[in-house]
Amino acid sequence: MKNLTNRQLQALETKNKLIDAALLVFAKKGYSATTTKDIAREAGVTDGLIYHYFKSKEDLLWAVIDKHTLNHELSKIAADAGTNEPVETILIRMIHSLFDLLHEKAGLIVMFFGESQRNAAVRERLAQLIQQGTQIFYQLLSERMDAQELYLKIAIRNLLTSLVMYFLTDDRYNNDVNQRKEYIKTTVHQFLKMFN
Amino acid sequence: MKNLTNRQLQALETKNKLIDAALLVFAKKGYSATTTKDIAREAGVTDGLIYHYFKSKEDLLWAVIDKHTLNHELSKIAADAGTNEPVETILIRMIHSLFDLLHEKAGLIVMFFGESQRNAAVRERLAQLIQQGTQIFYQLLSERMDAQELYLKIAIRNLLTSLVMYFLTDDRYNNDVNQRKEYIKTTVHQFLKMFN
Amino acid sequence: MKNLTNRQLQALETKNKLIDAALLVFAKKGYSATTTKDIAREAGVTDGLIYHYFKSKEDLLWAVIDKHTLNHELSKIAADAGTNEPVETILIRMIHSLFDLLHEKAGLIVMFFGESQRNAAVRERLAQLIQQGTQIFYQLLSERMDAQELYLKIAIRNLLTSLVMYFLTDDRYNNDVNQRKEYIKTTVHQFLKMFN
Amino acid sequence: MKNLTNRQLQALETKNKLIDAALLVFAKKGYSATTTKDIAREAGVTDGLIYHYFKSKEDLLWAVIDKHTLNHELSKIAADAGTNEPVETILIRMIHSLFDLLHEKAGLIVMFFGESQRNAAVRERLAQLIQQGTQIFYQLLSERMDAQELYLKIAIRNLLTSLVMYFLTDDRYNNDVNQRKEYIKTTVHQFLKMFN
DNA sequence: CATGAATGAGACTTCATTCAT
DNA sequence: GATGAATGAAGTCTCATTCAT
Repeated sequence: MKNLTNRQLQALETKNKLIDAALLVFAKKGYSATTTKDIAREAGVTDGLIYHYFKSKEDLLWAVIDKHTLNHELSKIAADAGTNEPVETILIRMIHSLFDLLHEKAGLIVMFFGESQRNAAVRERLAQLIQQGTQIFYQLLSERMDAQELYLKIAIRNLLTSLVMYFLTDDRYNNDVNQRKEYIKTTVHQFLKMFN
Repeated sequence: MKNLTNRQLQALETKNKLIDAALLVFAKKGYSATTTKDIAREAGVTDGLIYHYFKSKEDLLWAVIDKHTLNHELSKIAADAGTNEPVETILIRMIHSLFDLLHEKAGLIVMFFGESQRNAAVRERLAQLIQQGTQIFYQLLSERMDAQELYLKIAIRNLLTSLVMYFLTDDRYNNDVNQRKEYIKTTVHQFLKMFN
Repeated sequence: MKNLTNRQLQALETKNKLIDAALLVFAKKGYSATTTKDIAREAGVTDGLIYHYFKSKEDLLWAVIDKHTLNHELSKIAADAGTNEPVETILIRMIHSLFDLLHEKAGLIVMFFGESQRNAAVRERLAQLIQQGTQIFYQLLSERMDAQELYLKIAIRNLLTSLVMYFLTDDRYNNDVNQRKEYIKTTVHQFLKMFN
Repeated sequence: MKNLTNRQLQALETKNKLIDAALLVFAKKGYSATTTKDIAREAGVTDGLIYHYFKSKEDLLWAVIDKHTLNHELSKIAADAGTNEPVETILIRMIHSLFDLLHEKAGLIVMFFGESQRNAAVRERLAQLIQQGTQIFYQLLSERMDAQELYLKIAIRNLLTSLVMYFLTDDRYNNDVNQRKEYIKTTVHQFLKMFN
């Protein structure tokens, strides 16, 4: 797009390095408990540099959140759904993709949960994310299942939150692929029985 | 049981005041972001007194956790279940009781979620709580529904985590009783359809 | 002497217990680094009781110092000197007694040295002690040796300070009786050669 | 040796300023009784800066000790001894140099004594210093006096500790040059008589 | 006489932030 | 753009001291 000088490129790279480092440490220790020094060290830069790119520690938190909207990734999961397969197959594949996404973005997810209780703006984003995920699944399922909108949305919402909770409390600690597979299979089966 | 002098009683009261204050502030701001001064002010005592009763801020966190195990409360919900009614009625009443408990212990719940990501020991407790809740519902439902143990437990676990997530992200902010009622009714309905 | 009631007796005992405990802990950790709690615990009483007997921590320090003047003990060493023996024998016996005293009052000695640098009044007491020791040895030796007063006093003073330093830096850590014996014998021998 | 930028030089200077300030205040008040604020004020910097250079107050104590080993200074005193003069002249000159050193390093000496009773590692250093001083004097005197090694070493050790004690308890408070001169002259005279 | 709960000042230390280089 | 020395406010914790019981 733009033609950036070497210096501008390096600046951009450093900024991204800082955002990524911040996400990592925020997720591990929580926003309050991480120090700017932690972030600088994780990013491999010196303390002061953070303030060259961000107004404050809080500003950096927002940069982290802004960089990782998950919008794109969630849409992509839906797009990969395929069309002519049975709903169960589609759902299972989507949920596996969702777990992959959760694992890839574990830091982000964890941070969202950890910070959402004490930071209203973060909470908004979390609610928005759930809403968005519900919508994506809804669009896909509404034409395939015969159910009222609210009924379907509640079911989807409960499905998604169950999945995220399972990820947060089990799956990310015991990375047992078979157990996850079994869990997903059963959960999808139970989900579909709601619409018989 | 024990014969406490007035002074010992008052000391116990102060200690409890500190634990309650700590829970309140931890829940609001998170462990790291709350200062011992916050806690002391909330409890209406001076800063130093915390350290007369607790070795450290962390020690106080543990006292908070130890005081609020929810063991008793969860069991009580199950005991109130009644026997000769239809499962749906029982479940709905139990879940309403659960929401009451969640509201009453909101601070605790929030703290558990907020701290669990960065404190392994707290995470253990949370996992334990989920496990315990699942068990209580399982005992009640296993004799009423015809399903495999694992199948039933996964369903219950997903149900409970959905409920807690709903509480955390919606219910506690918009205290709309009707919306909650509707949500519970639908959710229970969907849950039961899994066993048709 | 006086007829004390049981309660007064107990009070006296407690007060002494506190003074002894204080000396012990002051010697081990130094005045500044010991807490009143340390002292109370060492004495086996509760925190507040110190202030029933002493105005302040500093006041307790003075009580410690006042209780242990060493006046009496030093005089006794001189009195035990014997009369018709050779000077060397007398000196060696006195110095052995001095070492016994140093060991017995190690805590006090150590405290005097530790505190004297930062507390002028303690320093006075220390200078006084050295002066007193010198005088006691002087009285004994002046009639037995042919030397000028100043010459003799300097010799004695150097002898005594050497002995105390030996005690502080060696003897109290390696309680090797033979090594001490050898050291005293040689030191006395060298001391007496000054007067040939 | 190293090429330091201005900034690095200034940093080094600040660090040294802190170490010197610490020595000064530790000597005056003792380690426990001096506050980090005292040190910062003495060094003319703000409180927090101490922790940019040192991990803790204790760490600063060690930096103080490490910076002032006295190794070099003690050796220099021996080197200045001269060769063809009578022992008495040499000794007197050395001891005057030693007193100059003691005065110059009074803070350090005082701190060593004050802290050595409650800090084993400091005590080690003190013992080492005495040992080292003894050795330096021994090398010089062993070829000039006819005496057994142990006999000579005990004499030297007692001489040195006497001198230090004289410095600590008298000389540094009444800075009377004549009195010191007289004391040294007599003490050296007495020392040499041990080898007649 | 004895207890130990309570206070409040102040200790050590951390940390977000600034700024000269 | 990058460094890291420096600041100062604030945090956790300690401790001499008081006082109601």
